[in-house]
Order: sequence, then C-alpha cells, then structure tokens
Amino acid sequence: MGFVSTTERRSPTDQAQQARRGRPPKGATQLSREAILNAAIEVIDTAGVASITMRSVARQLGVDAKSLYNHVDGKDHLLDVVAERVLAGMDIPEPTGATGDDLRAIAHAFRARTLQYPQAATLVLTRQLSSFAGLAPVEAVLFVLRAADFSPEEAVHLLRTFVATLIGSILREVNAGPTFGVSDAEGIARRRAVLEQSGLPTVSEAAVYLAQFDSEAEFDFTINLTIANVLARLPATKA
Amino acid sequence: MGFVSTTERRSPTDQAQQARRGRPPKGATQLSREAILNAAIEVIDTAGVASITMRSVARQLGVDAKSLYNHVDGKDHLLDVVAERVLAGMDIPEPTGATGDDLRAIAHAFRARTLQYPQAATLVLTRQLSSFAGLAPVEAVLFVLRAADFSPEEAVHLLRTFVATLIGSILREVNAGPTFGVSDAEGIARRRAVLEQSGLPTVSEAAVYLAQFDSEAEFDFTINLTIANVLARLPATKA
DNA sequence: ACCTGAACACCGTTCAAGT
DNA sequence: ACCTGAACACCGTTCAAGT
Repeated sequence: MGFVSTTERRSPTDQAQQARRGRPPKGATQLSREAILNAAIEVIDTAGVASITMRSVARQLGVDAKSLYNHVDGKDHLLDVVAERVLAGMDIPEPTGATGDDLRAIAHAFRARTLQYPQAATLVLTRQLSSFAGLAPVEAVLFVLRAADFSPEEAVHLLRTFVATLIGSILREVNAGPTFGVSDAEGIARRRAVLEQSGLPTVSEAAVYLAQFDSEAEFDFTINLTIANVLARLPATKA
Repeated sequence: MGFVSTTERRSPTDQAQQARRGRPPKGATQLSREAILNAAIEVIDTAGVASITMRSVARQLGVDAKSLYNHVDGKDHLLDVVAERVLAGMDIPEPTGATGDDLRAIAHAFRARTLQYPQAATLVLTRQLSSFAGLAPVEAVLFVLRAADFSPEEAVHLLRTFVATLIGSILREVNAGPTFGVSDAEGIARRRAVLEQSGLPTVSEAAVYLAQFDSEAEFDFTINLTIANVLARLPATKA
C-alpha cells in the first residue's frame, strides 16, 4: 500500500550508493554512531516514532540495515540513545535563588527541549533512561530545593511530584495534538458537541472548556499550582 | 532464538484445533470480539505489551491471525479497545461530599485499576482514547469539583492538573519496576552507589533517598499534595 | 575494522476461495 | 457469516564471507 520504494530513498550526499561489499572506496561518508543518531532523529521527526526501523534509519544513510549493528546494540539500544541525546540537549537554566522562579525555569526548559522534537517526546518521556543525561535535570531540581532548605528526603519527594506532573502534562500535550486537532474552531465545535451529548451531566456542562486546550496556558497553570505547593511547604528558615 | 513453537501453543479448550477451512464443525469455540479481547489481555499480562501481535493473540485462541480481522479493525484498533476495556473496568467510588476524600478515592481507584494489569498500564495511560470509557473518570472528578463550587472553567483546569499528575505518577511507577528492581536491598545499594558516584553534588547527597522508591507512599504523597492544592483554592462558599 | 549476502523467524494485512 | 491459503511487503538480527 503506501510505502516508499527503496530505490529513491538514498543518502543526502548521493555518492557511493552502489551496492558494494567491504570497506567503502575512499571519501565515502563513514558510518558512525553520531551519523546514525542524527538519521534516527531525522526519521522520527519527519515520519514519527512508529516508522523508525533499523531499515529506515539505514536507508536514510544510504547503507544496509545490518551495518548499523557495528555501531549500536540493536533497535532498543538505539532508541535509548536517541532519548538520551534529546534530553542531553536540554540547557539547564542558572539558579537565581528564587525558588519558584528557578523551578519554573527548569520546567519550561524541560518542556521546550522535549517539544523540540514532538514526535520523539513520547520516547523521551516514557523510556527509563538510567544514564547521566537523565540525571542532569534531577540535579537541577534537587539543587533548587536544597537551596530552599528542604531536607534531602523531602526534596526527593517533591522532586518526584514535580517530575510526575511535568511528564504527565507534556505527554498529554503531545498526545492531545491528534485528538484536539490543534485549535481550529471547527474541530473544537465538533468536539464540544460530542461532549455535550455524552450523557454525562458534568462533562456536558463543562463541554465548552473541555473541548479546547491551550497547551501553553494549561502547562503554566499546572506548573504554577505545583510550585505554589512547594512554596507552601518551605521550611520556616526560608519562608 | 527464544520463541515458542507454534504447535504447542494451542487453545484452552484443546478441541477443534486441526487446521481447517470454512466455518468450524459445530461446538467449536466461536470467535468473537469478546474472546479476542480477553486473549489479548492475557497475552499482555503474561508476556508484556511488546509481545502482542495479531499472531500471538490468534495463537492464544487456536485460530489463524487473519480471522481476527473479522472482529477487529486491525492491531491498532485492537489495542485501543483493550485500553478502553481496562479503563471501563474501573469502579468509580460514590462521592461523599468531602472534596479531598472524594478526589483521593478516585485517584486510588484509577491507580488500582490501571495497576491490575501492570503490563497494560502504559497502553491505558498513553493511548488517546476518545471513547466513553475514558470519560467516566473525568465525569467523576468534575462532579466532585463542581460540588465544591468551583466554576466549570476552573474545574476543568484542576481536572487537567489532577489527571496529569495521576498519569505521570502511575507511568513512572510502572516503568520504575525494571529500573528500581522492586525493592530488594541489594538493588537499592547498587543504585545508591551509582548515584553517589554520579559527580552531581546534590544527587549524590540525596542518593539514599533517590535509590529507593516506595511506590504506594510516593503516590500518596503526590496525590495528597495535589489535593491540598485544590483545597487551598476552594471558593469562599465552601472553604 | 567495517561492510554486505544469505538466511531465519518473525510481522500486519488483503483478497479470493472455501464451507 | 466467518474461516483459511496464498501472497505481499515488510520487520530485527546473526553469521560468515568479503575488502
């Protein structure tokens, strides 16, 4: 059905594309983990995470799928590395000492980075990445909380709440795209009608608000609420 | 490599398993959407969501994979229906009028249901299910918030925060399993050592708390914090 | 050191042919 | 009405053979 013929999906450089065996002639684009990662992100970004396969990534590079195994440990590992790479690209804001502002800044930096490749967001938010890349934001949040005089133990609890809220919010934001149809008036109206006729009294009463979704505003609302919570628990020393 | 031979994975009833063509003889287990759903959930629960394929579900039923297409619209649709089914099985607690308690009860009911099939949890929490099943918990939360005199608009915002927190929490809980190694002392110690040597000052300071994860307690903490937030915003009429 | 051919055991899905 | 055979275009991955 709707698939792309193999022959017309060749590498960007358009050279050394003849099927060959053994080491490439000379200046052919050398395969590397770096190149593979970029190709994978490219595929995800243009065709969605579902269409990432060893073969599609290889095609992007004008190379055979099996060659990738010389540089990554398999598909699962590749996806892990992609997630790490995206997360590692996040730039952590400098703390200013104002607890609320600092947490807000981290939240927005995190969101900005994960939404930079919306198609990859689910990957980044869902995979359990135990590497260093995943720890940098954790360190940032903990630092701010410790600076606010929370005990390490409470800081960890608050961190977990903070992260859960962050992930839940962004995940929905990413998934809501398809369902909420961006924000065109017609889509909202249609959705509103469905909700109104759901037969659920409170849902239909609130249909007009449920039908629309301003992701930016919604994110701010949730994050601010969570931060207000944190501030309310500030130890006496700082409050 | 590690796969199960086709011939020894036969249906529970163990009858009418010979390859045949056309309508089954007489009392053979009739295929139905119901049966397919149960088989799918069974596969997910025993082998994980990754191993659900049209063929594995069919094998569970002692039937050809293509036969499933007479009852479901394809794999994606099947997964949607599974998610809906799981969510639909949630029993919504009766509201008592105490806002905080009622929200807490809904949160726990939601968690209990999604964790009933831990392997399916990601599916339920991640898929965008626009059906009726997804709306029942929404109605429940909105009802409680409206009963507390929040405006429909604010109720929707609070609902979204609530759900994001819920989903983020449970998702992590489900994913943390593999990483945190349940809670055996040795796994915790190893993880703690890694965190301590991370080179990130605040992370290593809090390593002992980061290394362990009591999911029940953590969930309660987060949910209580979120609910405290809601209560703090109660309109004057109720506060 | 790094690439590919051949090969294997899978996938989802369509469609016509069977009962 | 509902099932399967044949078929198609895919998958991930191993391993030996090539340069």
